[in-house]
Amino acid sequence: MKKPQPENDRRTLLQARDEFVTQWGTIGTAWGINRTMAQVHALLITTGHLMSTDEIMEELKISRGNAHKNLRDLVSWGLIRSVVRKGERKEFFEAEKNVWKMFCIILRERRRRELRPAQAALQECAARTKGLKGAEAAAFNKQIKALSDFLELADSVITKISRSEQSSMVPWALKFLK
Amino acid sequence: MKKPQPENDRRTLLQARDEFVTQWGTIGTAWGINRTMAQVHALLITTGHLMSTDEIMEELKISRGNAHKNLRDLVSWGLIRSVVRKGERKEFFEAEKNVWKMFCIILRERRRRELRPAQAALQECAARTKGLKGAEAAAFNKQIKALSDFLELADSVITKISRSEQSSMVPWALKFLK
DNA sequence: ATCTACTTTCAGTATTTTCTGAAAGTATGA
DNA sequence: TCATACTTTCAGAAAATACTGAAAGTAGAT
Repeated sequence: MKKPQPENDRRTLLQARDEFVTQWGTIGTAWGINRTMAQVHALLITTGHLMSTDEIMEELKISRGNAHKNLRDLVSWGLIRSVVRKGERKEFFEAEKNVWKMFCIILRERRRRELRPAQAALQECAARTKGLKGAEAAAFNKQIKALSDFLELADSVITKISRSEQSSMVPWALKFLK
Repeated sequence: MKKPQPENDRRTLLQARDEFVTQWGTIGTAWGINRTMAQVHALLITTGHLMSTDEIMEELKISRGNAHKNLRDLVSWGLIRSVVRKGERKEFFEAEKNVWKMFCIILRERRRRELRPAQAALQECAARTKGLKGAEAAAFNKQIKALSDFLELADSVITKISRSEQSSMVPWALKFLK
């Protein structure tokens, strides 16, 4: 007994979304991002409607505490925002769906959370060994300096990119590739 | 009773190296890299001489199994290589110290290990929902397509950069910043 | 063939990270 | 003021990850 076409299509869609949520979770893990956070994000960028905490708990089969924490983390990254519908107490969430904007947000946050602490640590090490005598000390200082200078350059480039518009960067990237 | 200058300097150097090793370990963790692997790497890039497994175990106070595993992982990334000194059975290790080369190695490996699986997963999701009827399905497919296209562009850019010479990229970056 | 000087493996353990679920907290409105 | 409808917190449990140390494996030298 064959099901009607629209019903089959709907099932395929739901399965594909599930697949995407799962995969995005795995990918997130490889990128050092908590699996659930990546899954919640995946769910929100591929869902047409606003979602409540309860709906997310239900979809992903996770506890309230877990849903809550990861929603807060996503908000703090700026990847999703909370919306209050008038007349309702419940909080709803929606994701930034523009891929370029998502990318810029992630660049900025990773820069802030990972690159800048690294720079600070390197500069501290460089400063400490600045005037030390001996070939070994000089070599150490030089190596740290090279790392530090590189990170600084990378930082500037990332900052500039994350402030650019998609409309200026994408054509540029295409030109760069030629 | 004041110690002679060179002795003080030596102590400062060793402390700074320790500090660097610790910090690099923490930074590695933030980047999704195992702490010990980052520490072993830090040790090898800031040490003038070849190091044996035993010396690394001693410096970092880690077990043989742990040292072994992380050295192998670093070799598989291409960040360090093993050297056999003639006349000796023991294996020694040295790191790639050129910062640009290190950067390219990391780009290439992360592309291979993280970006490509992500691309494959997205393409699969896009293909599955290609011809589906309904506005929701169309929106889903469009969003996945946008992500997929973006990753593909990023992949190309990363590939190109990781194949470039420092001598061509660094001046270019400086120009880009202006 | 055996010894020696190593490297490799892996079962069990420790540590870190993440998750649950229930209790506590807060704001609205009757 | 109290009830309701939520959000937030957090101690303990579970899961994932990393580490140890000892035993097994390997290869050159005698």
